[in-house]
Amino acid sequence: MKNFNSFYTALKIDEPELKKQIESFARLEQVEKNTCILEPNKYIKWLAIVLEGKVRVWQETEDREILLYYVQPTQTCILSLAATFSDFKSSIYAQTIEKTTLLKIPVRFISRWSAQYSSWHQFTTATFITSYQELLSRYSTLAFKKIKERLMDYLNDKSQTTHSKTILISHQALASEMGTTREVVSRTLKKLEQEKRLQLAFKKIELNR
Amino acid sequence: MKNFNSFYTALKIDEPELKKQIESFARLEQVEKNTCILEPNKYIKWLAIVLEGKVRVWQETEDREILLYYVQPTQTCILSLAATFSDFKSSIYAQTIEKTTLLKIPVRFISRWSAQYSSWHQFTTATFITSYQELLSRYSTLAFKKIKERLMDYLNDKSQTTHSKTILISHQALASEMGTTREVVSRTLKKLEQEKRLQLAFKKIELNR
DNA sequence: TGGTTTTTGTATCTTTTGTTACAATTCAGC
DNA sequence: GCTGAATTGTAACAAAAGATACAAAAACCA
Repeated sequence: MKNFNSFYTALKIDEPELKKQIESFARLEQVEKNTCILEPNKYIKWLAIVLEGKVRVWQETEDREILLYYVQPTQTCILSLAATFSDFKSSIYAQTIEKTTLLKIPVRFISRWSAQYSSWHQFTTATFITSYQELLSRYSTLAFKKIKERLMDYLNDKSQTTHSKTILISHQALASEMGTTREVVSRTLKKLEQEKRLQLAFKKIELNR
Repeated sequence: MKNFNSFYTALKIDEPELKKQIESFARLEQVEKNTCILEPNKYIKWLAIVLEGKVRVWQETEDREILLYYVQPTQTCILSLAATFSDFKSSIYAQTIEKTTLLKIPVRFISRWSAQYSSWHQFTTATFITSYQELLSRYSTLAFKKIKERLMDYLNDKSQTTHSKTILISHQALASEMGTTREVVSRTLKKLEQEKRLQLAFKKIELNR
């Protein structure tokens, strides 16, 4: 299967035995855009690996939310992964933000394969490491930087990953990424526009330079 | 050796071969209080596991610092661990805050053992998971709570782990844990005292209730 | 095209946090 | 006990972020 092979390549999975295991126990699933795939206190039965599409993972309180990370193709959700090793409940939300293809693996295999197949072990280890580093980076930013700088960082990041100076997003959505309110984002963006660092349009931000 | 056995027990290391490896390649080291053991851009040659004592790990900018975590007996520094799998430089500081006994293992063994010995694999995996969860918890707190609540959380935590309602710490040190300034801490503590939630004394905070 | 919904703009006010600047207190060592 | 260093207290002001309350603009769609 074409999907599987590119997945194997990306994850450097070369053990035939592991491939066989994956193909007999994992399940492919198409998920529509904006489908909730993880909620607080929901019991985790599968580890989902994103093959196509994108999943947004965040935390929220009554009146705020903040981005934790996006799960991109060939990646998996670190918190689901952690849950397969030691069961704990984390109060996070995950939702597809595009039409997404998931490879779902029953949790009972995850730690077993990790002990058995070196490429799987490397996949889980790499997931832990990069996820930790990403979260640490967010933590520092939150601790040390003001909202204006955090916004610019976010926008520059998006611009980099999408190879485009145009970012299509509403102020409310931005606020939910940054852990603040819409009004704060609008005000800050307006200041940045006055400083000629970007141009604002309806649900659209154009970066200068 | 007494130290080693309690360490093996705590980490559930039971493979004789692994014990042999540890005993031939690892090195015990006594480190005095307030010794720097990790600085930004310092090359990591050893993975240090704390057997006795305590290590503080933090991040700093020109004018601020913020706590990342403490490394307690039988634990290791997640960022050193991550560095042994994929070398990257993280800009963190680590320093003993008590006289500390370290078990130092040359980095070349870490991922090897992880693939080879299941108890070692479990140790590294557990380290990744608990470290991630701890950082996530700090991240949420930072994102959603105000300084007053964060301070109380910190003090209650300390009180719990030390089994004492008395916390010996200066306002400046507290500020460095919370990522803010001394004046903010002093003011907030004073408010908490007026609310009868604690009593202040010189380098000492007494929790009520 | 008109009406409805969503999004954005913005003024005003409040709260929180940060900064500056000094004074007062406490302790440690002599 | 005296002295210097470290710690704490605090007032006053500044800046950042949050909250409230509406208005205006743009998009959607019937």
